[in-house]
Amino acid sequence: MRLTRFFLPVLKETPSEAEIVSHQLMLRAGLIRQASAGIYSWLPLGLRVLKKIEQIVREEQNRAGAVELLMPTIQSADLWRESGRYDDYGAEMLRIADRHERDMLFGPTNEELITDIFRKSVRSYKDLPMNLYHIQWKFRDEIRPRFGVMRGREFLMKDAYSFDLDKDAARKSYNKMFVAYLRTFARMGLKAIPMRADSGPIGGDMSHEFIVLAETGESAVFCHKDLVDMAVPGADTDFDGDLQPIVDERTGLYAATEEMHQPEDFAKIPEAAQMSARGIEVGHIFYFGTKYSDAMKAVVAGPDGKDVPVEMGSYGVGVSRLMGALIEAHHDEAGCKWPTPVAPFHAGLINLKAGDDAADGACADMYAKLEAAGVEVLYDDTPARAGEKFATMELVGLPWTIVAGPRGLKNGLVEVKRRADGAKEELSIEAALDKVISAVREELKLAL
RNA sequence: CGGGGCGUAGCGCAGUCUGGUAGCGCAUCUGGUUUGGGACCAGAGGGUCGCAAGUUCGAAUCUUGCCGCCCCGACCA
Repeated sequence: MRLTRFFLPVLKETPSEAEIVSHQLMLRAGLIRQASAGIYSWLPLGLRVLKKIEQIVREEQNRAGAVELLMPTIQSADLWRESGRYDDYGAEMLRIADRHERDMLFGPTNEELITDIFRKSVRSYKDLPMNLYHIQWKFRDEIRPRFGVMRGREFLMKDAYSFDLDKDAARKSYNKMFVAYLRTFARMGLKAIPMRADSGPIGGDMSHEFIVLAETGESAVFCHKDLVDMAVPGADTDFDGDLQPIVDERTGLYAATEEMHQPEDFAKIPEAAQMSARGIEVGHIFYFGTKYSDAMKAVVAGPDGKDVPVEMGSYGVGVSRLMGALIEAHHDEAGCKWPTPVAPFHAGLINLKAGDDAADGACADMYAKLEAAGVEVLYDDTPARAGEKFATMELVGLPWTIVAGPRGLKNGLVEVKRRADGAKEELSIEAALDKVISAVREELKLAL
């Protein structure tokens, strides 16, 4: 993408409404603009990141055997009356009426709708297990939206719903999502730790929040140090096999958010392994049994021919929130530092002297070669001054940048910079292209 | 909803206490000089001072009401 043909409104100064760094940078780097409290427009650069996050989530859901569909944002109140939640949900649910005065609502979640779809079409235990998901905008009229997209009212969420015949099978479905989440967050360059969460009236140990450690996190968390750098299950993981050992390895170590924290238990682990930090909740998985299948009569015929209500679980990932979490985890004073798999572009190309024939020619050539090699490039072909270009590129935070100007090109040299650590080196054009192309490929491969 | 703060040019702010018809920096536009880490000179455009009502000869400034936004708390992907 040529910058002269793109829409990238960056801000030199920090907008006063933004308190935390991810919110500030998202506004400054031209990723989002606020529409009203807790509601944001996604600018071209932000949308690119959002789509990449979404795609990684999608790939890992598919890998784990979940099947994608898409449910609407607007739902009828009737289903919610059936489950009893129309009255229970409270002011957080945005209620609207259509022209016929029918009660509608902007979906804050989709248990009712998915249960309705399921019960209308599935009759036999032979169709189980089943896990259906979608990635759709939600609206929750939060008491207090804040921190930009970290707690928006409108947000993009992946929510999956599993259906099983009995609790053992439900646990297997739960484990699949558990492992899928480990991979999902790791692929984005995030260290997310599963922590025991309140499992509500069902009880048991089948509810976990996935927490990204960050100083600005909303909740205090306590865990065993070993959880932080535990190896991530590989792409060759057999999701139809026994995943219990992978789950046990993690749930066996202490990890809890403030609400679930048991100081006595925490004190039992070696002091050197005790870790207390702050974290951002980016995912939540939940087994809730027959809460909705009972209320909405979602039953299947078991092997004995008798109808039984299905065992259900739901599994959420905050897709838009993840963008905030990613910036919280990867930034410096100058701007964002995107991990390659979620970077809006893989590389930047700075033409230090747009209008100079040699610089224009060399840059156009490099741009074409990078794009042909599958590297997404943001080519700064504007006539701006060098300092401004560098500052913009650092703010945007692409993993690699090639800097080309007449002075270096006279000797056939360009500069290659890595955003992660600021490392830079002078290379020939060919070597620079090789370096960036192979590095980007390597970084993307790690993400699979 | 309770507590606090803010609303003046695209962004960041001053001016409000003490009423006199709106200003600074950055950004934008024009011309020129520059050009390898956020340039310089000259000029220009851009505001119903959040909205409404009131007080007053006169309101960004005082009064009342409303709206919006941010921060702390309860809630959550």
